[in-house]
Formats: sequence, C-alpha cells, structure tokens
Amino acid sequence: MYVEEIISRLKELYPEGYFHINRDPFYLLISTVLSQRTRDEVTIPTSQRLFSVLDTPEKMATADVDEIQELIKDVGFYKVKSQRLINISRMLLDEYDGIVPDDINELVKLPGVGRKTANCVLNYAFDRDVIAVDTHVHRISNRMGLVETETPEETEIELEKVVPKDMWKEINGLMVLFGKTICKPVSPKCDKCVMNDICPKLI
DNA sequence: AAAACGGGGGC
DNA sequence: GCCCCAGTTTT
Repeated sequence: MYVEEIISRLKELYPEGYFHINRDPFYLLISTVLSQRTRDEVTIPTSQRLFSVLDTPEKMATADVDEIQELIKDVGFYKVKSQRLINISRMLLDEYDGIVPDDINELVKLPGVGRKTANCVLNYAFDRDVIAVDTHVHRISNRMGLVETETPEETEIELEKVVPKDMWKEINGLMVLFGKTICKPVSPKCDKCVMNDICPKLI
C-alpha cells in the first residue's frame, strides 16, 4: 500500500527517528511552545538554558517575566511566550495538581497550546497514538497525494483515515526530518529524493 | 478568512 | 536586504 511504502522508506532514511533531548512532559510542553515558528537549532539550546534555571511549574509560575524574557530571547515571539509560560505553569498548578494532563481537550486549554503542540506532547511525552500535524506534515501529505486538504486540522482528520493506527505516532517525526532536508517548502531536492519513483509531483 | 506576533539564520 | 521558520490568538 502506498502510505506504508512511504513510511517504510522514511524509516529507512531516518532509522533513529526524531531526536528529543528529554521526554519529560513538562519539558516537552514548554520546549514545544518555544519551538513554534522557530528553528530547533535555536529552541534546543534555549530550552536547556531555561530549564537550567526554571525546571518545574512551581519555579516558572513565580518567576519574573523579565527573567524569562532574558532566558528565551532568542526564540520567535519571545515576549508573548514568556507570559504564556508563566500562565501555563499557573494553570497547571491551579487546575491540574502541577501535572501535565494526558488529554488533548485539556492541553489545548493552556495558553499558547494549540492542536499541533498538544499532539506533540501526547505523541512524544505520553507515547499516544496521535498524528501531530505541522506545516511539514501538512505539505508533504498533500504533495505525496495522501490527502487533499486546505488546513492542518483537515489533514489530521484525513490522515487518520488513510494511515494505519500503529503508524500514527511515527508520521510527525519522520515527515519533519524529511521536510527540513529533502521535501522542503521551496526548492525541494527531488533529484536526490528516495520517493521520486512514486511521488505524484514527478509522475 | 486574514492579520498580528518577532528574532535568528540562510542566501 | 529579503524571505522563511516544529503555530496560536485575535480581529
């Protein structure tokens, strides 16, 4: 089947999958918020710097906005994100006993947490069968003809119909790696792509 | 549906 | 100097 062939080739290409420094739910939640619209060459060192000082909801909830701003000033939207990190931590303490919830409907109530971020936390921290759809997953799924959709939300729904459930949690990491290096938004490296005998863009 | 938020890195 | 980046919120 087409989708299984694509995933099989991606796994061969990236046998180690997507690298995560730390799968602790709180770390993953915060670092994923920091990663929004920001390259991970920037967010990984920034997340580590932040957590070297503030590594729990208790510490982050009572920190000064100015201190957090200074710690994360390299990532995009750092001012609004600084306040959101405090508000996320306060909400975790007030409503979830300081524990990151294992539930999409609760996660998206946190400020600055949308469906993509919530699904990444479920995917990587809780090992849940979800498909976290970012721009890479959205673009590649459409390019390769797995879906025909306009929005990431639509893509998530349609992918769930096409992809076997035991492959859901592999999709995100594999397509992000593929999308950053080969199947790029502009100037994709089709001449060096292992998909170029099955990709509808080239047939 | 579209605009706004935003510093850093690649070219 | 210009364009894009592991999105979310607001208008």
